[in-house]
Amino acid sequence: MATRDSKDPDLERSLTLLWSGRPQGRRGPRPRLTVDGIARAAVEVADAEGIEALSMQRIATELGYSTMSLYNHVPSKDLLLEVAADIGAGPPPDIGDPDDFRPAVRRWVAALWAGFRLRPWMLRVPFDHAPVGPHQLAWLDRLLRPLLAAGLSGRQARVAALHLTAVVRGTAQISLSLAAVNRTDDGVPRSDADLARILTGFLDERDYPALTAVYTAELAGDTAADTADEDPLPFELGFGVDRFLDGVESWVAANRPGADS
Amino acid sequence: MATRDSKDPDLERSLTLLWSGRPQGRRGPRPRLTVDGIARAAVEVADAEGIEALSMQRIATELGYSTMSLYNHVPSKDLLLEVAADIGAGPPPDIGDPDDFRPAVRRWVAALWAGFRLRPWMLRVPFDHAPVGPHQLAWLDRLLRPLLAAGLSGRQARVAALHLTAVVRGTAQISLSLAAVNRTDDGVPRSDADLARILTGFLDERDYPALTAVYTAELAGDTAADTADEDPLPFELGFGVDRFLDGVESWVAANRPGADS
DNA sequence: CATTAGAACGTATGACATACACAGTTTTAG
DNA sequence: CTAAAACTGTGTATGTCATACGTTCTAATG
Repeated sequence: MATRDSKDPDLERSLTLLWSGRPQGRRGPRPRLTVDGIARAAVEVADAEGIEALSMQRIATELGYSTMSLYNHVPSKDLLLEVAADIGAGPPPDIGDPDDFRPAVRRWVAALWAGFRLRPWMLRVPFDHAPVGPHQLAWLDRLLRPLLAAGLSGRQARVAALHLTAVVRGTAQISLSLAAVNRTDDGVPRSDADLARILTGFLDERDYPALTAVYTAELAGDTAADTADEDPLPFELGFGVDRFLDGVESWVAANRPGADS
Repeated sequence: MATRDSKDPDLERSLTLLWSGRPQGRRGPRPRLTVDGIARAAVEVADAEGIEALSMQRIATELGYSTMSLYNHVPSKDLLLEVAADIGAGPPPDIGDPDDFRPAVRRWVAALWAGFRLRPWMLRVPFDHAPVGPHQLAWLDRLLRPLLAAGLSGRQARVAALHLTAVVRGTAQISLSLAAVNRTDDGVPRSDADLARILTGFLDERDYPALTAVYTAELAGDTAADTADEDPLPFELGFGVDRFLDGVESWVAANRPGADS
């Protein structure tokens, strides 16, 4: 049951690694390193210097051990990243009464968004299967509660949760990377409007009619007050989420007695 | 104007690379390699052997040139990947009459889904800013047309498009990676149900009530006939998209005269 | 006590991206 | 018409990285 073997497919390994309640009474010297400690160090490094700086060597020196000792506890960097991502996710947010469907889901979305804003490196962790870590599943569980409470079936709730997760991730990937470019850029702080301005220079209106229409409108200062400051969802994310919730709401209202699809 | 210089931030470079209409009348020997040819070779390699096999050396030998010659045309692997991703996207699909809002959007979504199914490696190309390549923008343009036709404002259409793109990407990332695990796995072909079965072994019902409820229901064969075969959207993707479209529809109906947010 | 699983370590290997200097080739300036 | 300039393709070199392997030491078990 060492960590230094078995390169079988994947899922089982992730699971045992992520959920390992240390089996008692092993031989050998007492381990001074732990999976958890290693992953926690990885999170610290990623928080401080981004995911590019995250090498096995970096983690090891951070902990004061040799690079290879990590491999006694973790079978590969990929798996380690998976554990780090689960730890990085942290415990799920409190979203209030799940029966209060809409605000509960909105709070969940806002929390995930805030999480990605806090740890942008989590957007870079490649994503190899459905979430299986304890924290990730706890997040999922919290989201499923209001969705089920709203009247969705199990299957529907599951895909709705997937939908929402994907939306937050995708939106964050685009919006937050823009912010990252801002940091490295010395001159102009780039923004949506800047992008629009640059692009319109390249676009031929005949090839991209809708796009040029949208961007020129955007440049004409359609930018509208960024709604309420207390709303933690930016328009970019909130509009889509709200439309989706509208749709879910009316759908459950219409299909109250009906079965699945 | 060589490619062998200027490491300034990012966006401008991507743009000039992606849109470069070869400026005529340069000195030096006629280039035998082109950005396009290189990127096309990259696509071939990725198609055949996945993105892990995609190294600069691999591309170069594929083309019969030395590794370093690539750098005369492409400033870095990251930028090259961006170009390859744009080429891999290909021209946007024909989605029919944009005024026929719903089916048009659905066709677009189905096409993108099919694209990711065909080239799963595109899901692994890191995603550093809003799309700027000619093909990517053409896809975006095609999606914006029905959204605008449906009555959304420019800004709303833009975020709706972002929303839909994110959903397809995210859903594909999870569902298609499952399929990939299937391929490497020798014994059981894993599926949603398998995942459910495995997970329920780990989960404590008290910590994950909603999740266990969903999964046990799923195991009880809630799996329902996979709807129509002619519907190119799997339930996983279609349900969310349809709810979103419902929401958009009712929203534009309600806010016909109103301005933005 | 003797055995043995397992921990930490060092060294080694093989990819890989990319910097740099060189040699050959066209185009343009004088 | 010639010479410099700009550029292409190549070879070699460097530094980083994940990870395989063998060794040594430690502590729990028979």
